[in-house]
Amino acid sequence: MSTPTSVNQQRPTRRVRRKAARPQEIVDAALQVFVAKGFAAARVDEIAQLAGVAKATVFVYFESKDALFKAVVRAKIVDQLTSFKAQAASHVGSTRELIVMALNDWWVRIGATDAGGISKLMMQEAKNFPELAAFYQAEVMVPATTLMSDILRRGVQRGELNDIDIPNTVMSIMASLLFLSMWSQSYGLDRPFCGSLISPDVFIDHQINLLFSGIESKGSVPCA
Amino acid sequence: MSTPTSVNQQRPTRRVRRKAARPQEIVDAALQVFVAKGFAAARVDEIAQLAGVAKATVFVYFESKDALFKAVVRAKIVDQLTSFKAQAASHVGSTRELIVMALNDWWVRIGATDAGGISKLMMQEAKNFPELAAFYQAEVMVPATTLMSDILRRGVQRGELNDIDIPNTVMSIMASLLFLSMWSQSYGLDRPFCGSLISPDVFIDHQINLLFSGIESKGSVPCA
Amino acid sequence: MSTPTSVNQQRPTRRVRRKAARPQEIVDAALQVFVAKGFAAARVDEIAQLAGVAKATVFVYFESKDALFKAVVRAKIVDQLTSFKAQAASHVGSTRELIVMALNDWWVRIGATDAGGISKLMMQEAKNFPELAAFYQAEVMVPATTLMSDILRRGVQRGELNDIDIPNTVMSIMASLLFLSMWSQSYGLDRPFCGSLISPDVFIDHQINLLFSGIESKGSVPCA
Amino acid sequence: MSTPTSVNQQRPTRRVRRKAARPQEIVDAALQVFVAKGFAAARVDEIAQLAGVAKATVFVYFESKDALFKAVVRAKIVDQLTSFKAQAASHVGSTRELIVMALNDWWVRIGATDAGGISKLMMQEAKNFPELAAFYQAEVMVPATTLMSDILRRGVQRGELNDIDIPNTVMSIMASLLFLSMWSQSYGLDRPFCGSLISPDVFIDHQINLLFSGIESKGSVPCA
DNA sequence: TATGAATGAGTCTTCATTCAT
DNA sequence: TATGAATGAAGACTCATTCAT
Repeated sequence: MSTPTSVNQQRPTRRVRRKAARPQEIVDAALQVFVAKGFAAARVDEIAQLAGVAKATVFVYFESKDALFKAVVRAKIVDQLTSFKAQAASHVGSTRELIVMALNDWWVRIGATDAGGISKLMMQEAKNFPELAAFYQAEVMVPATTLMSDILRRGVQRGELNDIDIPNTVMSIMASLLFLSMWSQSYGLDRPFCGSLISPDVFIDHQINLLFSGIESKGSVPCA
Repeated sequence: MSTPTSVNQQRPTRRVRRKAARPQEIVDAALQVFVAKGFAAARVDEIAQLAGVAKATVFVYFESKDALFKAVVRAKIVDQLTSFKAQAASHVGSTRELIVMALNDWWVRIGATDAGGISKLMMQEAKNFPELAAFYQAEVMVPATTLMSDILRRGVQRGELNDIDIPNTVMSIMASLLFLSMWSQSYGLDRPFCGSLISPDVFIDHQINLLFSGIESKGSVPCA
Repeated sequence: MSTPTSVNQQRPTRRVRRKAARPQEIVDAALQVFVAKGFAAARVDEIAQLAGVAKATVFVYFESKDALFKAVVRAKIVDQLTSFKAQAASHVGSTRELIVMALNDWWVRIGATDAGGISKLMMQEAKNFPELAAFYQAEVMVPATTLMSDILRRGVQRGELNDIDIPNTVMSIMASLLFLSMWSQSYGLDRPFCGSLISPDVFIDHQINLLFSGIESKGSVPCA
Repeated sequence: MSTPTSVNQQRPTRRVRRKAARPQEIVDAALQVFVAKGFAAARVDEIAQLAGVAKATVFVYFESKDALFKAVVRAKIVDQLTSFKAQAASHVGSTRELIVMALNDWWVRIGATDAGGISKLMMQEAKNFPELAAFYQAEVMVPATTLMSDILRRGVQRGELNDIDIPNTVMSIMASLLFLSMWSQSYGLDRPFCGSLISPDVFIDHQINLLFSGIESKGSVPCA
């Protein structure tokens, strides 16, 4: 509780209060603008404004627009990897449960957020930033696909899954999730698709069912 | 000195002969550059060079870079529609055969070509060209999804497929194909994925199998 | 004589009329501004204005401010070399007459003009443009000093001059002339020096007298 | 916990001890950077680093970069004046001996040091800092030329020298020395000139010989 | 006093677009 | 129609200078 006499104990000014947070704020703002506009069309001015700093301040923390872009990718990638690792660490229960959890987690933590825009960003700019694309492949795609293929392999070993083509199955899973994320970033999910609205939860659920069961009628099998 | 009457007798020069083809050539060049660099980073100069004309000539045919972009998308969408129609025309045989044919056709005619870059372009620029995005949705996505859902619906009616959630299944199919196309446009297919190379044909085949069969072991497990 | 009806035979517009002259005009303007302000403080905008073009036009002809600077030095150097060569070609008469002529010529054609500013420019920027400084040394200073030492050597061989230390004598001559040029560019010659005004002609004359009282062979020649 | 009374007992920290020297250190650093880069291209940051302080600290002592430049010139001019006075103080012996001593002294104390860069700096920036140029003329050039013309005049009065044109002779002497200093600052003296290396000592010696062969009274020689 | 942080005012440079032929 | 030339408008980046501590 502040006493009336503590007036001189004034709050640090805005400038100083946020000093330590600046780079993070700029990266956050940059992510938004890059995702919305693409790298080339994004203006540093807009990023700065969104971050609440002057344009020149951006260059205090990042050597160039390129460097800022790389920093955005790297920063958001680290978050992603952390999430992934946390998921991988504590998996109990059936492979299906694990996959259900992983995909939904991914969607909530990444796919549905600005961080999901990174995939789109990287695809857009892969050719303009080949070195960064390599970095992204090495640091994100390889760990992510490895994690997923480990999960599948374990499922096969446990007899929970057929002896499947793991790389293509991983590609399948990645494709549906990343596409969902990119689609929602670009077109939004409030647009009818095939006459109805796409719900991410339902789509992911459906995708998992498809994965696990197939859609083909199994005539002789009395199960259905 | 050439006589006044002889002028029109001469064969049209190469330039004149090609005159009618110019806009098309420019659009083709533009597609390549837009796909490679993205809209904002693409330079009209580069497009002109690729089309073999002067930069100013581009503006003879297209009012602005924006207009050129729209023309490219519209022109290439027409190409896509043409392809679609060819595919949709006469489908006989089982639903599975039909889908196999449709997806492989799509890959060969669109996904593997620059035209496939349109999807990527549209995703990139959807927010910057909303009216174009709407046009793309109406002219490409709606017909395509309708076609696919019709095929699926017919399969259900014929008893070839379970009573599935059609929109989400269509989304699934689209996702895998479009993602494959975008991935190959961005990163190429000569990069290992999960330790092996992705082959479009194999992936599509696998995707169809997945769709039709599922991966879950059905052997010993008592159905439920 | 233009007929009253020739109105449509309008003069080409300013833009077109001067097209071919543009690079030269820009180089001339740049020389003035560079000499007046130094390289770093010179603004491209000012150069453009002085040349009567838009700032962007400068970059049509020169890749960068650096390149423009180099072009200025090179262009003006060519002029200098041409002058030098013309002088060297046709020398008749005594060595003293030759030197009198050469120095006065140099002053009139170069030292007193903007081109004389090149020496100052190069000295200023030698460390910032080492490659250009090397070029300047090789293309200007070496030919110039070689020419002067050849003249002196010939004088020695002919018995007109004592057996002098040629390099230091050349340095002496260069120093006085270049310094005169730089001094007049920087401070002007309308400022009293030692209580009187420096007149270039008188100074050069004085310098030559000094030189020849010192180096002229006094052997057989009867004093006067 | 330090006792209140002990605080002032401690030896001043390094920072405090050097506090009084700061402005001087900054001026020294600034001289180097200004000489090396020119005024406009010199960055305050670099000066600060060289002086071992933060950039902002420079502005604690000098209102602006302009002010710093003026301070540098003024401070170094004082140094120059001090040197001049030391030289001028007690001259005995022949005029020639006096001049030999003066020129060599000037070279060692000024011409060969950073202080010699002041001349170059002033020539560069004379037009941008006219009031400073006037100050320089008044405080350095006038005393220096006066000193030299006094020496020469005394020599004439004593019959050691002919009745020469003093201002032009002074200009001659100044030109060769200042040029030598500027040349060495810009291009260095390790570069061949006319096929051999310039040695300042030899050049100055040569210059003096030249001067005296020309101006020295030749009493016994019947020629004059 | 000394400084890390921040920024306003530029400067070079790019590029879509216009213009005159 | 086609284009070489020119440019206005903008954007990335720099840097002297200020500010709060």
